[in-house]
Formats: sequence, C-alpha cells, structure tokens
Amino acid sequence: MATGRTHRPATRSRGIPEATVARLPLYLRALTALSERSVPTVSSEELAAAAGVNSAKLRKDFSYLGSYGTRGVGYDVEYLVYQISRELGLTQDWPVVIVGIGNLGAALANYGGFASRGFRVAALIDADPAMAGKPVAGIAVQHTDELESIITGNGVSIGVIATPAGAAQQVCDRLVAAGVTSILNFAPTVLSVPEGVDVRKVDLSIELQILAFHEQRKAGEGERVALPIEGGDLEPSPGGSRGTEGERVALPIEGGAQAGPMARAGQDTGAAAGGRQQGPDGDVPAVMPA
Amino acid sequence: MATGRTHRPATRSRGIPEATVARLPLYLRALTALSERSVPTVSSEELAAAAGVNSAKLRKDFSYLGSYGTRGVGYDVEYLVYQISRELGLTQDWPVVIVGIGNLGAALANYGGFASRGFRVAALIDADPAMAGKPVAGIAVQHTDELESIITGNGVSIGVIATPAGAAQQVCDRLVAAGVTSILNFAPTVLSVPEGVDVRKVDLSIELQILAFHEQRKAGEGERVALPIEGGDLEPSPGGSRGTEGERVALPIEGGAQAGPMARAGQDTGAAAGGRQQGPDGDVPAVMPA
DNA sequence: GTCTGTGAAAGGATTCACAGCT
DNA sequence: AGCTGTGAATCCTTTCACAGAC
Repeated sequence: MATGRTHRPATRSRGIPEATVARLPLYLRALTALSERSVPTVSSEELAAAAGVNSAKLRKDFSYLGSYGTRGVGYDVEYLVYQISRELGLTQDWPVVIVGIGNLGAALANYGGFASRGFRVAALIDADPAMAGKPVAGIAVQHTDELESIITGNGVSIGVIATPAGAAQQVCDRLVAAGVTSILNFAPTVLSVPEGVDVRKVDLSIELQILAFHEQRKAGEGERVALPIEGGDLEPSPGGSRGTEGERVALPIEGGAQAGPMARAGQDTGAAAGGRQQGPDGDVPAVMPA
Repeated sequence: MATGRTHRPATRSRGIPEATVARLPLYLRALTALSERSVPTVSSEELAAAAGVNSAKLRKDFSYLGSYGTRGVGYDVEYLVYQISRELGLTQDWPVVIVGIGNLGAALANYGGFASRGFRVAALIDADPAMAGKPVAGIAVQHTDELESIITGNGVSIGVIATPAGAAQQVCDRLVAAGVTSILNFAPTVLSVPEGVDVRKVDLSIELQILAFHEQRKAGEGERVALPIEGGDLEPSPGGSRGTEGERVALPIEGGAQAGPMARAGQDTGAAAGGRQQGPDGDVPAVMPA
C-alpha cells in the first residue's frame, strides 16, 4: 500500500478491508476480557489465540488501523480497546428497534448484548394488536402502526427484523422509508433495499446446511453412501411441486462464509490449539463499558 | 481445472469452494420457492436475482457441481433442487440437540426451520434442574447429566450451543467427547475443538458492530465527527480497567461476513456487472465475500 | 438468437518472512 | 533478544467475456 515510509501512516487509512472489519469485534471482545483482568499489555500471539485467529492476520489487521503497538513489547490493552471501539463507531450510542416480537424477537430483546456497548433497544414493534403494551425485557411492545413515528422520533438508524419471512420485505421497506439505513435481517428472505442501505443477514438454516455439508463429507470418508430419500426422485418430478416440499425455511441466522474458527484446515490448529486461551470456566464474556 | 474437454466433468469435482458451499443454501431456498409455484425452469439470471447474487457467480458455483443446465434454456428447477439437496447432505436426516434452553434456545427449538429440510430436534438439554421435564416446542427438556447418553443413543453429530458464554466451552467439550463433530455456537466465545470438529459461530453483537462501523461511515460523509465519549480517553488510562467497562456482551449470532445481498434483486446484474456496485454516495458498505 | 459453462483476468485476503524499532 | 509492521508471495473468490450447445 502506502510506501510505508512514515511509521505512523495516517491513523486511519481510507479503506479498511471488510474482512478486517468483521474481525475487529472479535479482537475487541478478547481485549475487553483482558482489560477486566487488568492485563496491561498483550502480544499479537496471545491476543490472536484469544480471538481464535493467527497472529500474522491480527497484525495485518491492526496495521490498517495504524501503528498502535510497541515493538518488543506488544499492545497496550486499554489503548487498543479504545481505538477499536472508536473505529467501530461504538463510542456513540446507537438506538435500535426490533420488529417482530415472537420467540426470536423476545430472545433478542432479552439479550444483554444490546444494552451494552453502544446499542440501546429504543423500541419493540409487533403487528399483533394483542402484543401491544405488553412488556418484554422491560420494554412495552408497540404496534406496527407506530413504526414510522418511533423511527423518526428516536433517530433510529439500525433496525432488526425478526418477523416471519412473509412480512420481512414490507417491514424493511417501511423501516427504510422512515430513515433506517442499516438492517440486521433474521427472516429467511433476500431483502431488496435501495443503495446506501446496509443489510446483514443471519440465517440459522443456512448455517446448519453448511454444517451438514461438511458432516456428510466426514461420514462418507472415501465412500459415498447414498441413502434413499423419502419422495426424492433422481429425475425431476414432472408433476407438481408442492407435495413433499412442505415449507422451506428457516430461522435465520447467518452471515457469510467463514468456516468457523477452526476446523477443517488442519493447520489452523496452530492458532487455536496453541493455547487454551479460554479459561476453564469460559473465557469470560466480556466486558465492556456501559 | 480440468481441461474441460468432457462436457460432463465428473458430477462432483473433488473440492467445492467454501464460498460456493455457503451459497448453496441460498440457491436451494430460491429454487424451492420456484418449485412451490410450479415453475419448471429458470435462467441463471432469474435465479441469481432471487437469491441475491449475480448470474456469473451463480453459474460458476453450479459449474462446480456439474453441468445441470441446458444452454439456451436454463435450469430444471426440480432437478436442481434435488442435486443441491444431495450435495448439501440434506437427503438424509440429521438429528440435532440444542443445549441451553433459555430465551434463545427456546426460540430455536420453536423455529420451524429445524423441523424441515433434514434437521430434526432430537433433544433439548439444560443445566437447570427446574427445566427438566418441561416441554418446549413439544419436547421435554432433559438435564445436562444425560447429555452423553442422549448423544450416543440418538447418533447425534450436530450440536447447537445456546448457553451463556461461561458454560459454552465445557458443554462443547462434552458434546465432542460424546461424538458430536459439528457445532453451531451461539455463545459469544471462541471455542477450542480438536481437529476434525467443525464449528460455526453466530454472534449478534458482532453483526451489530459491523453495521455500526458502516453506519458511522455514512454519517461522517466527508467529515469525521468525533463526539466526545463519556469516559473515553485518548490515552490509555493507566488506572484500572474496570470502572466504565461494564459488561461486554453479546448475543451471538454471526457467521461470516457476507454483507447482504445488496440492492435490488432485480437488476443485480447491472449493478454488479456495471462496475462498482457500491453507490455513488461514498463507500457504502458493501458486499463481502466470504 | 439465447443462455450455459468456463478459461482467463482481476481483485481480495491470508500467510510468509524479515527489516527495523525497543 | 523480543515483537511489531509490512512488502512480497500465495491462495481464494469474483468478474469478465466468449466459445459452444440448444
């Protein structure tokens, strides 16, 4: 990239690679855990192990943020926590609305993760009139009719969609029209949004299917067992489609493609195996500032 | 790759790229929807739009599976549904256990996605004795003590961890010891597993943080507003770490990295093909690859 | 003419390996 | 001596663009 002449590039180069951005939260979590244990500094090797990546990748990632480490020593934990938080935009408060308070929506609302680290549940919205007024996670559910006023009134720019697939696009359109520019979609649907709007998708069924793919490969080590499927024909059935298919579906939950912290690549072991980074009782969830 | 001499390579080349595997579930979902509407054939352009990717990518992906299309016509929907299902290992039944029946675990158990398409919830497990015997989603919750016998008794190879972060590694170790080789982790922790075990992670707080990053960029268009953070120092505070830190977070839910299907499904082609898919207004997030 | 399948080019991301600071 | 920061090499993914099948 840059000539690399100055040993302090520019604090923040213009573009941080997406892959790096996706890992910053992992580093932040590991760092916060260290911070809680009052660990003052950490080496790239140690931090990488705690985050489940290898040290070369971590150093490269940090190099995009600037030179925050000290050669021969490592990184100052507190300082890095601040820098990464700032880079991720977590030093400010982000009001979030959750639309669709079913099982999943309620679980999300109850999840502590929202309350901490810059995210605040500004409102819970559901289309069922019977839900209106009911408290979930200490917050009264509001009816969909109020969606627009809630968004504009609270300056919400991030929305979470946890509705059934059939309602997702409609909800999405309304959120966007009201001013939301980032959406976390749990519904198993591809959402269409105008340019400038960010959508991330979380799809459980997709994750399970990816696991099934690898699981199958393990099982059929060297041999491929093809068991008969109920109703499955090798050739396309000319008849109707319905029948066996039933409803497709799925709870959403997915992201992209990374194949997990470890696993298949035998060598990745180095990073993970290298250390039992987690403490016996879990690695500490984390910590972060309110 | 192969010389491409034979127009029917080998039905299944040895290795399908991870990025492709991660997209197969998307194609499958779109195809199933078409199948339900009794659509007989579909072009790469149409299917790509429905799945939220561009057609070149889709064709390349399918080329790894074999030549299942017909030039000048498109793909036979039913046939492709079968081929992809088979490739993903969904033509067989996968018993799954969910450990940790809190809000999230219950939401997952209730989610229809499990019941369909090859996955079956074989058991719900929780450490709270008070939960034992209680029915959730029609299945009686069992105590953690029975974890090993449940796994071996049902031949479970896929486990879902929805416990608090502190219990995740321990649960993971027990699942693996009992024979589970694929894990879907919802706890905000990096899990250590032996080689051969696949772990996929889903982390909500990470997804939100990634959205916040892009959201911040949009806000500071051309100008970077640095609002003062409460308690945030530029220099590392030498003092203790606690104080402001509070609790970190995170409901999990993440995967990899894909940033969303992006804009319109309709003209995805144009957008992508044209060139910079991102909009003119800046860098816009964008789409991430795996 | 239409639309798939795929080499080849382009673009990213990861890993290597070592120069250079402490 | 120890550890970061980073060019260079490698590997993976996406996009282009067109030959070839229908």
